[in-house]
Amino acid sequence: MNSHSFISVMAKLIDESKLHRIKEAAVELTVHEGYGGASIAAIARKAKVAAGYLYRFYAGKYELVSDLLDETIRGITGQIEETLTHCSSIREVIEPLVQYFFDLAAADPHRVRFVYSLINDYRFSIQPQQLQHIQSLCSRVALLGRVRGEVDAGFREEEIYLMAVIYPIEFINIRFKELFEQAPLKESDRQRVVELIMASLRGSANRKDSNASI
Amino acid sequence: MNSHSFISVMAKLIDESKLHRIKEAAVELTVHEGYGGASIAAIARKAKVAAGYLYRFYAGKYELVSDLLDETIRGITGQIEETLTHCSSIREVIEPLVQYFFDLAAADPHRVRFVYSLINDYRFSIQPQQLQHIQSLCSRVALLGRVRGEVDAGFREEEIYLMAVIYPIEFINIRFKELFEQAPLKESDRQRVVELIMASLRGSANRKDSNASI
Amino acid sequence: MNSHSFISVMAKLIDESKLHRIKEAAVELTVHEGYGGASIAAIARKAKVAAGYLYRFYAGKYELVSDLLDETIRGITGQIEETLTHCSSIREVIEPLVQYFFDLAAADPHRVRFVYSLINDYRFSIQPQQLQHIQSLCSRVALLGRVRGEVDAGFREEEIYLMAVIYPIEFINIRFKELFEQAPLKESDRQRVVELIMASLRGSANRKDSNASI
Amino acid sequence: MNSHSFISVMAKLIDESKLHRIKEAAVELTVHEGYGGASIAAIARKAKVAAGYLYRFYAGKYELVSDLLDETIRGITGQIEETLTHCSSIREVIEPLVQYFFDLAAADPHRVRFVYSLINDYRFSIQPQQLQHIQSLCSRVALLGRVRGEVDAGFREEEIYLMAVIYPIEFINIRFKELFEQAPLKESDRQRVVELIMASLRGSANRKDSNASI
DNA sequence: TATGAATGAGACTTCATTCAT
DNA sequence: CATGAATGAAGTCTCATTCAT
Repeated sequence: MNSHSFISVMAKLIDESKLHRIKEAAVELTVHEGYGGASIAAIARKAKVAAGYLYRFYAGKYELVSDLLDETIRGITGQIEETLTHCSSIREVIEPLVQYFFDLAAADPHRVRFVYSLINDYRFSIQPQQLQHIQSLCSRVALLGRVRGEVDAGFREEEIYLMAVIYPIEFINIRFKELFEQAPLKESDRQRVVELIMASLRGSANRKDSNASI
Repeated sequence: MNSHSFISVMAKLIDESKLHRIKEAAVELTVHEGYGGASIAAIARKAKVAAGYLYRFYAGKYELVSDLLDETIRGITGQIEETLTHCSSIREVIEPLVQYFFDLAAADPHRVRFVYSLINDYRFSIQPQQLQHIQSLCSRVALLGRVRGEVDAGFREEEIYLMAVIYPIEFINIRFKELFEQAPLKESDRQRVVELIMASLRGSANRKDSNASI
Repeated sequence: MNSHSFISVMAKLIDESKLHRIKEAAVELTVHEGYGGASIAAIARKAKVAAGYLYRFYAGKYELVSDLLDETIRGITGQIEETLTHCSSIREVIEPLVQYFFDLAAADPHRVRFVYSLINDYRFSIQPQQLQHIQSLCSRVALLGRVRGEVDAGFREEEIYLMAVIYPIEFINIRFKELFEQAPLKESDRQRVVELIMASLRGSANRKDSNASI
Repeated sequence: MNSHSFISVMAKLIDESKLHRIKEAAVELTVHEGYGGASIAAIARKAKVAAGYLYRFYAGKYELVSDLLDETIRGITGQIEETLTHCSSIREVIEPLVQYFFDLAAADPHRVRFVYSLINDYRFSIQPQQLQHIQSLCSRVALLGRVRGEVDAGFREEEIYLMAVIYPIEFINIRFKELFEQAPLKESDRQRVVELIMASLRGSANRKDSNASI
């Protein structure tokens, strides 16, 4: 390998590192300042690129943030998709999914904050394609639960979505915010999250009995 | 009562009606356009007041929105507070609280959307005083649960918060977004929400058994 | 009249004077810097108003300039329209029209420069409504000429337009540019312009003879 | 001829073909988007060269466009120059000049549009040297006319310029714009243009008589 | 030589806020 | 008290130009 191709490779690496820095900066600033508050100038400054440079990759600020949200959601759905191919109970889906969120929180805490802060924003609706994917995944999980008797017949996909996807994200962020506890995320927290999710779904299945018992 | 005070009273009524319109407009526009997208001009136009008038009540846009969020949260905590004074089980707290959210969703859907869209925003943190109140309420609910055996010893306040407060808000808004179902909120939905919350808390208490059963 | 209404009137006057200043500045800068070169900031600075202020009157820069061009063209067509109602020969139309251009050149030279510099711009096409008006006016002038034998049957409206409207504008601007003469516009220039226009139209009518004679 | 000079020649040919494409693209885009709207990036893209390559030939965008305008005007003056060397009447100058414009309109319509759209722009003044040339040419044409009695003593060079140069350009572009007629340029149009120009100049000479006749 | 990634000045535009009326 | 005209800072985005490759 001569110096020319070495430098070429370096140039490519530098270039990709710029895009990566832009994404990181956008994620971080969106979390702290909100979508409106995270200015292109500030993002570029933090990413150490020229302000106009990010328009090479994105048509505008909305597309940038939207794409990052999409990317993050694709990561989540991808994880579920993968798990679903070789598991035979809801727990086998929930367990690695929660693990995934906790791993992400450890490796890239800003990402978890990012998805948390935008997932409720009426301006950033999930892409139709992504949404369909999520719906289908939730259906498959629900089906799994019904077959195994983990959830009852009246069970709804939206409950899977809220408990399996939204709950872990909310839990992690409440911790980040230190609203109730200042402790960092621990293995025992992960277990608790899994159990609470499982209980919410299981309990639903045994509703009548549980009503009686309480 | 002289004419002067009569005029004063009338003026106050007019003021309050205007203030009410400002709040309504701010809530609605913040939901649809986001905090940054909801301009003072648009809010004032919708409220049929002059843009400058708004500054008689609020120091700025942030204070306006912040105050509205606070007001909404105060409504929720107030409801819990009130309920807690005369109840002896978690279910007796959860049931009216969920009822409260469903009633609010019917009477003032924009409010539920509003709190939903800002509660995850890192810029609008709950006021320290409010936070303390929420923490103390959650503690009291948790205590109630522990005494009654509805929740186990390892139970945490943040779980109460997430399930009793966040979950209903999320559920209602997922419905508003029609992500999974297009059906309007019904009584049966309310019951399901209550049961799921109860199950999540109860199940947690019976964790070991449940593990065995699944 | 009390001081309040006096001040109100003054306020209105000031306001209109601002719009007037914006227009003047836009006209002047567009002439000197071109459409692209005349920045909103520069226009506002020259007009002594805030940069954002002109968006109260115009949706954007294009609309501002477009509107000014329209306004100017409307002035010209209005003049022709008015004249046409009470005249019985082409000369009776041309004479006051050229007078109009010379008067405008004296009173508001920038306007004549402005229309000159934009009338050839493919981005600023004459409004359909205006165009139709011009076409109909040219038709009426042509008809007048045919009836009086001032122009022959093969005569075209575009020739009227080019000679009666474009030629005076071009003439005046060539003088402004001092391409050939440094002298200011004089009465004799006006007469020459009228005669040249008349000759071009008349000659056209006598084409066959003229060919022979030259 | 050694291989080195062969390569040099080839390189030069490639260069010139690229330069030609750059010019064509610049002309075309300037017409459609205006000077400000025609971006270097767009010009380079259309010419299939890199944006930076263009700077090998021109110091900047202004110089590029300015040079193209100059080149076009040089073409016109060159034509007049050439004709003037062997002709003895104004008509003998006008006829081939108009032919030249019509030929150009057929062969390279964008060029005619280009010169039309920039010739009135106060930012692109004709180069002093070019201007002097035009003035001298107009003088010679005027002299020719006076000698032959085609124009009267009061005749001015600016009138030659306006009628012989500007009028044909305006006529052709009005047709391109389809302001009055949708028909393509025909031989009969060329003849009409010649006659109208001749009439305008001749008529001027016979002014007093014409006044009488109308 | 030719490229096009990268820059950054500057364009247009919006909008929270002020204040004279 | 209530208005809304006016401000101007700050935002998004474009694009001429440079320069390492």
